[in-house]
Amino acid sequence: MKTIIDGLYKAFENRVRLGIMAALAVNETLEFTALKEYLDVTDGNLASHMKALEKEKFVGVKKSFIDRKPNTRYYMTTQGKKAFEEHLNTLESIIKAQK
Amino acid sequence: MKTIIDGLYKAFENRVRLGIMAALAVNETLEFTALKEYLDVTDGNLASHMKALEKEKFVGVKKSFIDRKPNTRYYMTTQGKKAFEEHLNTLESIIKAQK
DNA sequence: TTTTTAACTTTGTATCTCAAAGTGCTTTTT
DNA sequence: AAAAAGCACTTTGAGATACAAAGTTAAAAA
Repeated sequence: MKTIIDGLYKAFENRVRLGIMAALAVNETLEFTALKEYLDVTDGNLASHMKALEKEKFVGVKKSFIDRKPNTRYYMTTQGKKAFEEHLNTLESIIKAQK
Repeated sequence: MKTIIDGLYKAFENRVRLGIMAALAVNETLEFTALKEYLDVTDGNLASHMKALEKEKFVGVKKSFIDRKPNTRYYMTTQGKKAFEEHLNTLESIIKAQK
């Protein structure tokens, strides 16, 4: 049976991961530290959420050295964009149904 | 620090509970069985989610007998309406930021 | 009296979430 | 050269969560 909540992705239910995706949707790439500050989470927590999203292939990572310091940047994959869009559309339809 | 995800309620993060609230927001009251079918969940699972929402005082329950059968109806409390609205507004602002 | 329906409650497993602490690598400071 | 600091993890461990399945209760129907 198809319900109103079927278009929701388990991976985006968590508030931190929702925040990560929302941030990555409007920024080509984002640095680890920027996300960490933006969402106000510990580095360990962010790392584990990022790993979960990477595992699902919703985000990708680019590691380099900038100014001789390690730099980790994340970006959304095409798959991630598609999935997140569907998730948001589902949320939107839930919201719209309220008005 | 205040982040974009601060207006989200832990109680509404779960897809089933989000569905329950969305359904209750547009129906004065809903019966246990209706909700169960609408969301396609087991009775035990629904009962525990309802209990969680009741505990938070976001929904109330009215038990009676209709046609000599036990009937359980749920409704949103004022508190629940307010909280859910804030949750949806936060989601909406996240969605809007994407466009 | 047995079965059925409604609405739970209990049980048990698996998963999730998070902070805190520990790690490895590199650069900066002393 | 040694120590400290920064970045980005990884590990650990505790507590919370989610779910199906099975068991329970109470009333009604067969």
